[in-house]
Amino acid sequence: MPKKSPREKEDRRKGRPTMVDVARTAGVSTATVSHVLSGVRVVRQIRRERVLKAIDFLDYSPNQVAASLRVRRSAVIGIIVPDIISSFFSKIVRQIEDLASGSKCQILLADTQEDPVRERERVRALIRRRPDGLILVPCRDHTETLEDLRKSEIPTVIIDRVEKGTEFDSIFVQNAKAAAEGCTYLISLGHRRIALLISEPRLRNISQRIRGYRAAMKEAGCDDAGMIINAGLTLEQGHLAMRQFLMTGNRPTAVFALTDYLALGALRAFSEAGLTVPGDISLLAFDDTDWMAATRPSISAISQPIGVIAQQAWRTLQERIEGKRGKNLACQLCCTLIKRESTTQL
Amino acid sequence: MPKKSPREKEDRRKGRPTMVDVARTAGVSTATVSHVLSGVRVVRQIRRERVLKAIDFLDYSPNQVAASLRVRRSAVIGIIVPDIISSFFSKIVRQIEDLASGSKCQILLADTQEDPVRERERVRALIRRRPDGLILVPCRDHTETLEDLRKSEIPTVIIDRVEKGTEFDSIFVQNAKAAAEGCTYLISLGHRRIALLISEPRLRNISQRIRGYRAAMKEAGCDDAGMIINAGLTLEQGHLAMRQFLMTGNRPTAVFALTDYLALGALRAFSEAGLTVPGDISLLAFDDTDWMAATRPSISAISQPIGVIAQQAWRTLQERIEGKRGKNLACQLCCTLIKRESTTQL
DNA sequence: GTGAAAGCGCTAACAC
DNA sequence: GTGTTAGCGCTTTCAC
Repeated sequence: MPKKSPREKEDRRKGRPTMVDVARTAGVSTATVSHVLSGVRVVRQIRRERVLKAIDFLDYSPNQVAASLRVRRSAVIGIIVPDIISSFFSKIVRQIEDLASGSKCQILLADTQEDPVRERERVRALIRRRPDGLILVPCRDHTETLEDLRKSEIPTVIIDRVEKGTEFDSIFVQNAKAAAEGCTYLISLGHRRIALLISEPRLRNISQRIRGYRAAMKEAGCDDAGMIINAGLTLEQGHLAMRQFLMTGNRPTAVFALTDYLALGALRAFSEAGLTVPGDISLLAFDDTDWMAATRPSISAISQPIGVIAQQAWRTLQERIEGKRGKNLACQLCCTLIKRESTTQL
Repeated sequence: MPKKSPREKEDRRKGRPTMVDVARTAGVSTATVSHVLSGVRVVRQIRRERVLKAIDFLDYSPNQVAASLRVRRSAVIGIIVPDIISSFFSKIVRQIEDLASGSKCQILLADTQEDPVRERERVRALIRRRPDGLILVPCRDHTETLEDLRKSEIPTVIIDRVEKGTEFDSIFVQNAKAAAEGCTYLISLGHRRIALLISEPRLRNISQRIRGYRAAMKEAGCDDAGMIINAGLTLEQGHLAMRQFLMTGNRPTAVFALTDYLALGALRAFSEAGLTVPGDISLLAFDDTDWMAATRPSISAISQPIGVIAQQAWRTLQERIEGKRGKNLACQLCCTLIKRESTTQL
């Protein structure tokens, strides 16, 4: 009806209906509409129904951007991971998303692709969105990102890659203990020439795992000299580093790969070299992923308690947001060794 | 300084600095601050520098929530997937996130966990955030979610699971063709008893794959009766269904698993049954994932062009947002068969 | 070139 | 119980 009716304000006909439209349609005030939506104050049945009807009639959907601005809380949590494809991180994200949805919250996702520059840029963009909180898996222990975060005063919890003495709340596993346990297990199977395939020694979680490995090796009187293989973060880097190592003739009887990708890279190198697992060489992985349990041979692994990590992170973040936390938390969780077929008695 | 100085408005001292603070500190108007930030109009060098200095001094970060409300564009894209852990979906998300970051855009992520009820709830929550656009991988071909989306008038592109004749822009692969190609490949290796391990036949992408398989079988004069195994979406369902099928004694010489999870489930069932791949049985998977190339035997797979899917989705969405698209797009892309060790001459 | 000021759509005093 | 209205922090006319 293009007829221009001056009192009907038909000219409002661009864009979605607002709360004012609902109020007008229902013949009530915006306060009433707002309150039937939020339940903050009681609205008489009659008017509540008229409001609901108007909402339905107009297909009204509350604008949460406006609400966020007004109440200065966005009900959004930002989550920043180095690589969403990686099993460990995607599981964390899934858990957090699940927790968030239970709290009427939504998540803004950023993938830094292991790049500190990109990380900083993404985090700054997130901060502009005024999330209520942030969950971060950094790509380095210490970066300028952390400084931005501190200044922003947005509650933040750091997961997995945590710098020593951080002022943020943090959740991570007992890397040294878990790695030592894994190594000791291999030793108990009779292995003494155990290579450690590592990603990025400047990450504290990795250096702790190295420490655990070294301690276990030392305790058993094994020599770890030259047994630590510096690979990198990707499957391909793991593959190349492992291949090169095998070509030195310095063949280990077992390999402990510090990430799932590195385990895949190692497997590829083994098969190229004609080595069978576990016949010729045993393999143990840090991080347990689906394929490890299903392939032949299945791969022994150290499993991080992802569910607990996510829950702890979420709970801590909520407490911090609500201001009911004092000093910062540094929560260390325990890993589990899962013995499968890829590790065998020497 | 708790001294209450009436003209200094010191009482503003809760919360972060706003544009008004910056303007006051720099001795300019908010319009000027806004314009040095956006570059929309030229600001004289002198004042621009003062503004920049004030921003730096105050650690000012523009509030994008307020900006979004004002300009009615959020620079946020929502992305909804059935399972972020699944390799295919997480790769899509990674690509989209990358594209988004290149467009000063951010992504709100929702994981529906393959649950239509949850999907609807999550999508509605997303709509309240007024994203500029939405990318959806539905958990069913047709759900009420789509109706909500239509009403919301938010530009949306559907990926992968697309109902016939949808009114939305959509991107998906030539499922029938790819499946036929895979099946024909197995036939060319001499296989005639080829089982198809399927997830959810009510999904059109799956039914199309079934159709492709059937056509290829028929053309080769192979009987597919009783060779289609209804498993489900998870690894465990694939495992159980495959196990049960093997126990019927009706043993196939090759299995074509329609997802990567099902391939894992099949592998597990094979090893339980003492069958070696490819010696006793060949395996071909739909969806190529990292582990398939690295494990022993490596797994032959049909690879979806994920990069292209994401780019196409992104581009289409942007065009739709900018209003420069007419009729809806139904874009079908081609898959690639990757031959590896798990499929062998009979 | 610059500033004043009117909203964007909502919530929450405050008044009745 | 309900309505009026002043902002939340920003962008963008419009006037100078």
